[in-house]
Amino acid sequence: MTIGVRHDDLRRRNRAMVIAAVRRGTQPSRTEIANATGLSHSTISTISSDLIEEGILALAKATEPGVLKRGRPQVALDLNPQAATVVAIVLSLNALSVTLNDYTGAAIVQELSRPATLTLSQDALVGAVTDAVEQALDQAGSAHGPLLRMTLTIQGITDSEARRLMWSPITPHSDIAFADALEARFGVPVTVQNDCNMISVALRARAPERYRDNFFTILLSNGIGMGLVLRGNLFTGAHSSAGEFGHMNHLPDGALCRCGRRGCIEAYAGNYAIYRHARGESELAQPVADIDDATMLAMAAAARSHPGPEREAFHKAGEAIGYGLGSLFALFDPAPVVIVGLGTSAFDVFEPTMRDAIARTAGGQHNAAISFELEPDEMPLIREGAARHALNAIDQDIFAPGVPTRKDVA
Amino acid sequence: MTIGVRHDDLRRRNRAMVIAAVRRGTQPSRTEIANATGLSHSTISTISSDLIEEGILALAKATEPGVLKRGRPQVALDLNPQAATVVAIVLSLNALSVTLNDYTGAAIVQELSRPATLTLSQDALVGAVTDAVEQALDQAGSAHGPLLRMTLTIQGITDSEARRLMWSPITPHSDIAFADALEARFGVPVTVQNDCNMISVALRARAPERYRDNFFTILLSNGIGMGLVLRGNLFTGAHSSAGEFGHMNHLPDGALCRCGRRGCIEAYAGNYAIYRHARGESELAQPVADIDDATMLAMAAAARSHPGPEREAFHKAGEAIGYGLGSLFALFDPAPVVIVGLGTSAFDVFEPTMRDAIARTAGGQHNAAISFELEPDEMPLIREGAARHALNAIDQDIFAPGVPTRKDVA
DNA sequence: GCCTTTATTTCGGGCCTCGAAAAAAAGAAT
DNA sequence: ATTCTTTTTTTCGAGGCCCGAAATAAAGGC
Repeated sequence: MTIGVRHDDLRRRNRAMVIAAVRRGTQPSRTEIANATGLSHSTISTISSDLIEEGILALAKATEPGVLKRGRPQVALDLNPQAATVVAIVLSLNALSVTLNDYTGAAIVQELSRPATLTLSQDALVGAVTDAVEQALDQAGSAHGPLLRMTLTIQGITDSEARRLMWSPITPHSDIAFADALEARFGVPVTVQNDCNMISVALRARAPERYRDNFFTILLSNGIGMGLVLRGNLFTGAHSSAGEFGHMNHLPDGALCRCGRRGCIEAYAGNYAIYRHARGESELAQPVADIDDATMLAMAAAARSHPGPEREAFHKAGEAIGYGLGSLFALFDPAPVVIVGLGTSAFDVFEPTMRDAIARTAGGQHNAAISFELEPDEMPLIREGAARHALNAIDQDIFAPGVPTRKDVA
Repeated sequence: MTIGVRHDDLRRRNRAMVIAAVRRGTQPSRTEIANATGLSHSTISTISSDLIEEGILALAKATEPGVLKRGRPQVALDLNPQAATVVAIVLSLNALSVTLNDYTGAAIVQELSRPATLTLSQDALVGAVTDAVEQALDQAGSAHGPLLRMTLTIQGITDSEARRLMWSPITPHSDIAFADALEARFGVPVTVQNDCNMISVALRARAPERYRDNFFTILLSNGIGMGLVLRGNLFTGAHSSAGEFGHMNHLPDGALCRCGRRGCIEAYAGNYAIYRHARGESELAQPVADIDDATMLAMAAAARSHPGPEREAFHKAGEAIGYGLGSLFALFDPAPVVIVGLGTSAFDVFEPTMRDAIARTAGGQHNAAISFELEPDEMPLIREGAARHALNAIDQDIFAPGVPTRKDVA
């Protein structure tokens, strides 16, 4: 049911817009905010002075060397770093990263550790995470804003409320209540998010003009992750099992996938699939848990230098990804594609077959128009995205305290 | 750029909500509207008396036999049929339907004709449409509200502004400026919409509680159409080439599709594909333009009664649809699927293989939870959807007069 | 007929945004 | 050095909108 717009929603929304305008990171003046939002200068003035008084915004440090024009100079506004602190936790295979970020998103403290995620017991895994957060908080001391939120990011599938990890390749355990454990320990709201979705969040934050309405993020690692942004909305799906690009079907009854089914895109384009193929193993051979980076790079180099099973393996991968993207482009308009992860290092090897596959699908007519952006290192993006996700939630809490989200009118 | 919420936007949106609440068709009282929208009784009271005064709403005819409770009885509100008239045009293979609907959506006049769409010249085709509308308007006389909008619905691809038909199987011509022609002749806004999308609009209008957030509409005819509703939004795509479920790839280098590519779902599940397969023709045989209903029904009957090429053909079709849906369920959450068109008559024949295919994909885990709704006759749905689409646009125009253009300064 | 119940309208209060005017803060001109 | 000009920001009064409370309206129950 569509809910009515109350009189006080108005202020809330406009506060939201002001915060969002400042979070864009351009240190806008009140005048610029007024122009950007279409609201009057007087409105912006009152809202921003409220926000400054509440310690959410602050006058920007006068770093401007600036070409001074005539007239009263604009006063640049910025987020107050002290307004809040968030924790971004990234749990990946045998690696754990905990970052404290201030309200502007800048990192205060970063803690890295290497728990043996595949062998730890469930409790030990949860313990490793909470301990690492504890340690990071200790290390940060108290010279920062109040801790208000955490986002834990992981490869795999979460429950619909973003509170539990349902399945992940990094641990044999399932249904792990990370959010509950962290909330109990630290007393702030926590959500569990898919890593690739957070990459999408980070990309949009970095380049909102390019990644605004529609774009696809593909994370190439042992599995294939996807972040799907359509009409400006991140599609995580109501059950958070969505965005499983890697498990779209490429060939019925095809190669054996890590998920136990056959013919998934991942069973051709995941690291284990490329490895399996390059070594001449059967398509039905059991996937291995992880291939180290050096091996992948060596295979890519081999594929690049001479024909052989390595090259064929990457071509197969490109074909699977290409057909998958083609199907996506049939459903949605062609949109920018960002390829993230070590797999980008072999992009030159598989791009031709990928483009060839796209050309054989409905995406073909737009093949030239489809841009592929490469981001070799996913970790910074995941960290940024997780922090940004937590910050967005805080922004929401600040300007819309205790109000259910609205639904759009069709 | 996110735009600020102005003070008068508030009233506009709340007017919109009142109109929408009444359009749901339940003849709500002011009290019910207040409860549904969460707005106060006083607000609803002023808004609805405004709308009544403007001739948009009216007191419902006292058709209520009603269980009278104690207290002042509620006054049921309804749309004023005289508030507007819209034209819903459905152009399909060798058939043209023009319907005048009043503001409540009720049909006033319906004109059916049978132009030879495949052989008519482009001008003659446009002429046939405008003439048919003219005729319908003549027939309706003047005892109806002002004509405010038209929607032309067609199978095929439109341009991004919904003004031109770019490609359709019903005519050899391309890039036909239907909207321009109709607007020039009748002086009201016209859009050109895909038939399957309009079916989705109609389904939501009919059963908003079931078809609200996510559902997929599949139209089985000579081609395969899809309407994609995600998070309550109809995904037509910015270039309106979206929602092409039928051209997702099923088998690389597979059967020849009408679109010239190979392996599309349509090349296995479209009528021509089933026909081709049932007759033992090659997968690469040229698709035929149309199969008449009797032939399709006969093939379905044959498939039902005994094993043979017909049964195999439908099984192939079910497999292609199943894998396609499976890929969709990998990307999005499982959602209700509505199958529309004559193809539903063979649903019992292809359902087992379809479900089996879904089970082999990421959709498998939800197989039991996925409901398939059947709607054999698509024409009423397309007509309803087209009318509804036009009415929604009018509602927009009414509550948002003189669209608040954003003031973007360069 | 009067009481009770429920629906709708009226009225005053409190916010919110807006436009206009005032104040502030600079460079430019004299 | 002082007085324009220009531009930004704040202040202030007006008007619009929603809300809650009270008043009014329209039934059925007694």
